[in-house]
Amino acid sequence: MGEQNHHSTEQDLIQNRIDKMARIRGRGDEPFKYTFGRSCSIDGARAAFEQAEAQTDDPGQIDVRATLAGRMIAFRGHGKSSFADIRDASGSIQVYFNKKGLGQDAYDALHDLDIGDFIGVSGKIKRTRMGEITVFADSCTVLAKSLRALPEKYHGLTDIETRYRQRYLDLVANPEVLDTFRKRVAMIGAIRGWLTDRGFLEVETPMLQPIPGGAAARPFVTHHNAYDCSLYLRVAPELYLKRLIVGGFEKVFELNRNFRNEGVDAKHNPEFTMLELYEAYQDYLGLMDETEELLLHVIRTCVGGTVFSYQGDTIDAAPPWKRMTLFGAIREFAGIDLEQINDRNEAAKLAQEAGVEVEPAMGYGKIVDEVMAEKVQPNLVQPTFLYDYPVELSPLAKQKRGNPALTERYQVFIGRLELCNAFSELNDPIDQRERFMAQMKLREQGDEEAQRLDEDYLHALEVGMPPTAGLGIGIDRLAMLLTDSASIREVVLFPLLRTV
RNA sequence: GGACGGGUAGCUCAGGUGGUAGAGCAUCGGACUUUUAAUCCGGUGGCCGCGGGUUCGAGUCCCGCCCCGUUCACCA
Repeated sequence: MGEQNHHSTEQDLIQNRIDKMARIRGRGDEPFKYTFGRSCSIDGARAAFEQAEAQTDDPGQIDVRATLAGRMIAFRGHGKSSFADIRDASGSIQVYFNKKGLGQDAYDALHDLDIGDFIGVSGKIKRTRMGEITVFADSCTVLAKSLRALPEKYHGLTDIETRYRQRYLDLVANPEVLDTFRKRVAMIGAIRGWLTDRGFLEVETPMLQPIPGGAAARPFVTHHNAYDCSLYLRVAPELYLKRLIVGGFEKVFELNRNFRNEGVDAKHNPEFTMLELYEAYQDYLGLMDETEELLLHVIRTCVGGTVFSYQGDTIDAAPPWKRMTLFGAIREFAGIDLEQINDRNEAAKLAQEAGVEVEPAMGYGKIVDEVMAEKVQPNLVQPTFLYDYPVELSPLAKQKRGNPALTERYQVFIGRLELCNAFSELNDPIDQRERFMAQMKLREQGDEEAQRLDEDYLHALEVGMPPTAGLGIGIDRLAMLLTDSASIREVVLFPLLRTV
């Protein structure tokens, strides 16, 4: 009730709600309660009512009461009676208020509620004439006042920038966003469960590293004051995890954040989540089987089967998945054979004939990689393993048995997304030192992403690492795939945006 | 970094050729005891992304800048 307020700028909308808070306090009530005893969740109440309904033919006999809490997301006033919808994490339910149930004073106090407020209600659950399961409230209390208007009920919040910058609004206004992130949580849980069941131990290795290694990427640099030294945010945990294999761990994994100081687009966020696992006495062929098993387990858990759609494509992940050599795939999709070519210029010529642009700075390995990305990857909708990559592209992978130009490495693609990278780990310290030297040379030639020589890592290999296979899975991309999201920003709660 | 698209009320969006900024929802007041995008009547609400310029007059035209998106470049 109270004074007239004819304004409605944003500040006025807020002031209006502050005034309502004051009126609530004026009645001796507290607009920000400390606790509230719910009898159950909203979905729980709904289920209890439906169960009671199923056990009787006479609706009048049903006597289910509930005390529920949630955010009021809609309010429809009708004078002497009113309807509200409240929502908690489990779901939403309609609440009916009238003077008879609440009493005059409590009914009048509804005027000081706003959409967005958290409220607690209790009452008997019944169906309305329209069949809607409804709490007929005999009490209602404000639990936390909301001072700002929620986005519009019908269109929701669609402005992408606001959705990412103020994710809390996105989550409130767009329930399907909450679902997406719940799926991500379930996916990660499925991965951890599968690995733990098979004896993999989850470990944590440094995020702050003196030498950023394990991937070809530019790092973020920071400074440690007490030691007065530069440190880098890790681009990968790989070299530390393999040190653990040297030390005697046989099955380890780490599922955590990596940081790469690179551009942002629909498939890249500067911080992203990666699973890396290492298994001693295993090679890439055995790990391929395990990768398929793990991903199948995750897909079945998250989509309830093997068939799902991604960005308009129907994907059937029923095993066995297609396996092609990288060069075989290039033959099939680009129509050129780069396998027997070891001359950089000849490879460049063939690539250009296939319609792939080649820069003068690109070496043989880079050309192969480019042909793969341009001509092969766009065809890899169904789950596909590509294996046996050129040694130039894979400085941490073991040479292929019988062909030193290749490494025992594979990648997994689904829905045109590159999801996994794995190989038989290079454990020959002499070979590894030569690979590092080749990388150093690239670095001197201006390749900022070439890997750096890590003397302690070589020392570890010299101590001796058992035969080992390692796998990396891009968790964000897997989440994109399983939630049918076109952009990585849809599966990262707070994606990086420019600070304004 | 380049190209293209976008930025107008709290939210969702309209605003030919330059001429007093609009709608729906939300909000405020009124009516209404079974609505569910409730309905009906009446009202409030604007740095039109920011800064220059052209013009009698700019949301609209020109220049610069900021932010977002798509794409290319770059990139596991």
